[in-house]
Amino acid sequence: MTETVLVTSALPYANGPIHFGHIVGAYLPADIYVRFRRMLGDDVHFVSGTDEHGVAITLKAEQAGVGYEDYVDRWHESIKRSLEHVGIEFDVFTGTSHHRNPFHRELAQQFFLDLKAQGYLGKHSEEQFFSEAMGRFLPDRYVEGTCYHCGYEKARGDECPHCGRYLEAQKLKDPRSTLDGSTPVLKETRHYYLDLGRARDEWLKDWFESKRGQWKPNVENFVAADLADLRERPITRDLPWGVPVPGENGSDDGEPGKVLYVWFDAPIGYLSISKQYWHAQGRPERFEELWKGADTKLYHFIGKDNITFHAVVFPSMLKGTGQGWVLPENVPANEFFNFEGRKFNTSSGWVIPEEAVADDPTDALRYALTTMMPETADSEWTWEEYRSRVNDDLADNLGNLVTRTLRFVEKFFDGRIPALGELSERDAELQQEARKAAAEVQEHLHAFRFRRACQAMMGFGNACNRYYDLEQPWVAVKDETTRSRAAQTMRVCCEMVRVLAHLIAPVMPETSTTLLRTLGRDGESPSFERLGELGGGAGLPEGEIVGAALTGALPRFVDPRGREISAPFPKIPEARIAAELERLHDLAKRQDAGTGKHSPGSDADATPVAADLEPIADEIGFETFAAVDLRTGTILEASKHPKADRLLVLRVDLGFETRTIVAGVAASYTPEELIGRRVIAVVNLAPRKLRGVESQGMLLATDDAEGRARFLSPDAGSPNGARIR
RNA sequence: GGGCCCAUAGCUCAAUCGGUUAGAGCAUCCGGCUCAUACCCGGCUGGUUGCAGGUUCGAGUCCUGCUGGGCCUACCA
Repeated sequence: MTETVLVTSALPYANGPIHFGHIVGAYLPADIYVRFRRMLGDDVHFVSGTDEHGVAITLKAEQAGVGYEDYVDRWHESIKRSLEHVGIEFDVFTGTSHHRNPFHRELAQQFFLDLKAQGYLGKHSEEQFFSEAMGRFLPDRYVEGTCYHCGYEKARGDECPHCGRYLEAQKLKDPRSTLDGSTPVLKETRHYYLDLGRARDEWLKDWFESKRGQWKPNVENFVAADLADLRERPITRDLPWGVPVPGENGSDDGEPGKVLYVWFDAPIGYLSISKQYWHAQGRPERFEELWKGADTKLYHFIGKDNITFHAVVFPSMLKGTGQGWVLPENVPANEFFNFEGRKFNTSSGWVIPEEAVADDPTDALRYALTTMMPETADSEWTWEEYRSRVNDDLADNLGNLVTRTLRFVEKFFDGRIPALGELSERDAELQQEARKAAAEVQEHLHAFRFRRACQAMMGFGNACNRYYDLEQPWVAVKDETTRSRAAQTMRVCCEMVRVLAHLIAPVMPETSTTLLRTLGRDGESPSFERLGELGGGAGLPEGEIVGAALTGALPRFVDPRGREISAPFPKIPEARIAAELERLHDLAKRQDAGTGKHSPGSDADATPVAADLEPIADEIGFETFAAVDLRTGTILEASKHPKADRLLVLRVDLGFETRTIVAGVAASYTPEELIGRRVIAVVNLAPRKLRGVESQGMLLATDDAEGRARFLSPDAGSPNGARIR
C-alpha cells in the first residue's frame, strides 16, 4: 500500500551559514526519512529552500551595500553547498524571493486574500515613524534616536544597543531616519492581523486533540500550552523587501507599500517551491494534487524553536484559507544539538569547520550525526564520539565484515559467489536475524527513531560477525571434507553483505551503492522486500564475480562517484581528533578571556565577522562628544534587582559622590565579582527608573564573543571622578 | 515574570501505562581466535537515576521545593 508523502525541512534563513546543529535537527532526519519512504515504494516529495525576506536580511543587505537579491543569493549558495556536503537530496531547493521563485509572491498573496475572504484577517491602526523625504514608513530598526531608558543617542527603534532594552520606537527622543537622515514623523499605519483565537475555537483544538499520542511528547506539551494563550498576530510590515500585500501597493489611499511579515510568507514557501518544481517538470497539476490530496501525508521536520509555528500557526493558515490545503500528519521536531559542551556559535567560530570534515566520507558524517541526533533531548557532538562511531561501528564492525568476507571469497573461491546449499540451523538463524533487523529498522524509522534504527543496523553487523566466527570458515576451507561448508558460509555472508547494503541505505546511501557495486549488483535499488531471503531465487547469482576480481585489483571498492577506495570506511586517526580539540581549547580560552570577536580561521566562506559588527555611526562634531560627561568610578556594592532578572543594582563611587546605577549585566557578572571593579560611567544622563529602581547614570560596556556584556575599566592610577577625554 | 523541556555508568545515550534485578555502545580489565581495516567473538567490572521531601503495594517515571542547563514568550537592562 503506497502512500503519498510530502516532506519539508525548515527553510533556512538566508542571512548566514548553516552549521551541523541545523543539519542534524531538520535536514538529515528528513532526508533519511525520505529515502526510507522511497524504499517502501511510497510516492515522496521532498521540499525546502531558503527563507529570504524579513527585516534582518533587509538591514544586512543594506549595510553590506549590496542588493537584496545579491545578498540572499550568496547565502543561498552557501547553505545549498553545506547541505549537499552531507548528502541531503531535495527534489527541489529554491527559495522565497521573486527572482529565484516567481511562484512565491503570487501564492503568498493568494493566501492573504483567501484568509481575508474567510474573515480571518483583522486590521488595526498603530503609529509608526514615516520619512516624508522618502515617502515611506520606517521599520523600527531604521529609526535612530535617544534611548528613553539610558539616554544613549544612537539607540535603534527596536532596541537600544547600549542598554540592550527593546524599545517602542514611537517613544524615542530626537528620532532620525538612518536611511536618509531626515527627521521622521509619527504617522498612522494599518496592519493586518491573523485571528488565531478563532482558529483554535473553531477547529484547531479538536484537530490537535485528535493527534494526541501520535506526536512526540515535547511537541504535544508545547502546543497544549500555546493553545491556552492564542491571540492575533500581525502579518504585515512596512518594508521595501518582501511579498507586497495585495491592494496595498502605494495605491491604497496613498499608503506606502507594505509586505507580508516574513513569518507569514516563509512557510508558504514550502508550497510555492513545490509549485515551481512541478511547473518545471511540466506537470503543474501535480502541485495541487499533492498539497490538496485527501490521502497526502505531510511531515514538517524542524528544530524545537519552530514548534509553535508549524504545529499551530501554519496549520491555522492552511486551514483558514478554506482551500483544502493538507494539514501536517506529524511535526517531528528535534531538540538542540550542542558542540563539545557549548552551543554552536558561528560568529565566534564554535562550529565544526567544513574543511575539518571535507575529506571524510559523507556517509561517515551522516551515520555519526544520526547516532547523536537530539531526538528526545538536547544532545552533543564530540570529536571523540565521532571517531568512535566511525572507527568502532563503521570500520571495525561493518567495514571489516565486508572486507573479511570479500577477501575470503577472493582468496579461496576465485572471487566467485559460491553455490547455495541446504541451510544449516545457523544459516537459518542468521537469515532470521536479517529479517528481524529489517523489521526493526523499518519500525524505528517509521517512528522517527533514527538512533535506534542505527543501533539495529549495527546489531545486525554484529550478528554476522558472530556467525562468521562460529562457522570458522578459515578452518573448514583447509579440509576437503568440510570445504563445501566454508563455501556455504561465504555464500551466506555475501548475501548478508547485500542485506546490509539495503538496510543502511536511508542513512548511508553512498556506501549502500558502493557495496552493491562490489557485489556486482550495480543499479539495484534499495528495498526491504524479500530481504535476507536465502534460496528461492531471491539471492545472488552463483558464480558471479565479486570484490577485487571485479574491479581488477586492490582497492576492491568503487564509490558512487567512480573513485576507487581501499575500504568502505576509512578510520579516523587519533591525531586528527587531537588537532580539533586543540583548536577548540584555544578558542575557548580566548573566549573566556573576553578578548572579543575573532575570525574562525581561514575559511573564506565563514560568517563575515565584519558584517556582524555595527556599522560606523554618522560623523558628529566635537561639541556632541564633549556633551557626554564620562567619569571613572569604582563599584562599591552590587546586588540583584528585586524585580528584574537581568538587572544588577550597583553603588558606584564617582569621587564626588556615590550613585546608584542599574545595569543590565546580570547574565554576565555575579554581584560578588563586581565589588571593587573599576568602571567608566556617564554621569550627566537623565536619571531613569528601571523597574522601580532609579538609575543615575550608565556604565560603559562592550560585548564579548559570546554576547556577554564586559565593563570597560580605566587604567590604574586615575582616581575616581576623573573625567574621560 | 509566565509556559515547556532536560539532568540516568568514566563518555554518548536507552528504559512503552507507575511494574521483575535500571539497559546498550564506547572506554577499562580478562580470555579466545587469525579469514579480515591491530580486526572479530566471549566474559568481568562499572549506578544512592542532580539534591530534599511526598503520593503509592511498587517511583528513573507522578506531585512539591531546590540546584544547574536549554527553548519559547513577556517585560526589560
